[in-house]
Amino acid sequence: MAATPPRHLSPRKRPRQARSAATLEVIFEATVQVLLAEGIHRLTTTRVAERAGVSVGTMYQYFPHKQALLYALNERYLDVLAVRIEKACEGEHGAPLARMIEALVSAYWDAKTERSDVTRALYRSAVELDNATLIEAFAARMDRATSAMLATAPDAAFDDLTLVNTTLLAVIFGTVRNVFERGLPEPLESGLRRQLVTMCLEYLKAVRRPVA
Amino acid sequence: MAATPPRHLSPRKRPRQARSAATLEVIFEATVQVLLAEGIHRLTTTRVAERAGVSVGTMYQYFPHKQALLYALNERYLDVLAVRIEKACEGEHGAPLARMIEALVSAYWDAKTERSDVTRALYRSAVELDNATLIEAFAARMDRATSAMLATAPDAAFDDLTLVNTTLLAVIFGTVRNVFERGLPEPLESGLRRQLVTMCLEYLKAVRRPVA
DNA sequence: ACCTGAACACCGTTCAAGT
DNA sequence: ACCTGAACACCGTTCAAGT
Repeated sequence: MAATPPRHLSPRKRPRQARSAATLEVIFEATVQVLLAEGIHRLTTTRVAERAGVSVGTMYQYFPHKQALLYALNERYLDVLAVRIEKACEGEHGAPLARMIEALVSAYWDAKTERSDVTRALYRSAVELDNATLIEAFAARMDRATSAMLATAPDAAFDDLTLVNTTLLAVIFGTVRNVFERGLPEPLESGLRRQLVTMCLEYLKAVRRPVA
Repeated sequence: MAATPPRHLSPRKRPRQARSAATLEVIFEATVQVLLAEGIHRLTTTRVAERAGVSVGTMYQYFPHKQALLYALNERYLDVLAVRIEKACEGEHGAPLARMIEALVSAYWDAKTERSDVTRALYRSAVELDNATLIEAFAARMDRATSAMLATAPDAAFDDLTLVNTTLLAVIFGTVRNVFERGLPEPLESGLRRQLVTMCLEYLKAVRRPVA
């Protein structure tokens, strides 16, 4: 993640040695396990430490408090997600609009679907903390990836690319989240996915400046 | 709210007497105040009780646990929101599509904007609890209100009204939430609102069955 | 230098004792 | 019948004592 997180949420020390990096990894894994097995309200520092096989004191060497642990976990998850979407966007540079939108929606939708248990758990863990910085950094990365892609579309150009791009991202990310939070029954869910693609394309057709 | 909440989340007793109803109201008000003044992580039963001028024991007569209090608070908020949107929809029965969409987006957007501090605080409070039931009940009410409205549009009819309607709601609600969570700078925010309306209308134009 | 875990302050929840 | 608040179990966090 590009933006530096608020100081009070960053890890206490960077893992300089292999052992430290390993410990950090173990703590993260333990956190996800406890999150999935017991839920957010039973995620305690004691339980995570126990599962990770370290003492609470050790955990507090890596994270100044529980929120910092959850913050770092979300940071990692968003980084993986961002990389996936950036790659999907780069893969469609120069492609027609329809393929771009299909690729973007697919990449995001599929990422959420594949590990919907983790996704949902992280959504829940994220709200307890001040994640505005995290969300903003993620949004900025996505903005860059998709506007770079849209600028290469052979079949359209836009007067206000920033506005169009921000709209697309807000609509796609917002809709996907809404669908997964509701947990729609299956025929509806995949129907909605196609409608979302249609909607974005109709919008782009309406606001584009026709290319000679 | 129509659906009965999970038993473990419902208030312990219904307020049968005027005094009880007043106490309940005082507790709710105190909760919102603490939420806004101190934040979700400092919202403790002791603090709420103190602010409300009752003892913790009394609070536990009305709510079996803290989650039930937050659940009830969200329930009330969603009810107010639902009533507003239902009225907005009823007011546009028989109107052209463009007016319907404008009214729907306005009603939801404005409700979120007016008290964005409370909205945001409640978003945060909601995630700690099992609010699936609440969300589903709200979504069902909205489904009814907007599909009833859309069915009366003089300038369009739809082959699959359920799919179209579910799509519209997911897109509008999801997008608005996304915009408010990001906190976009002002020219972008109101620009995005107009784009959202455009987008919905272009979508509806594309999927409608032309009326004779 | 790094790890440990008892100790502390505070939280959610209960229930014996009051009125 | 209803309210109170000390008491209990548990949580986040610290830091003296260990290695």
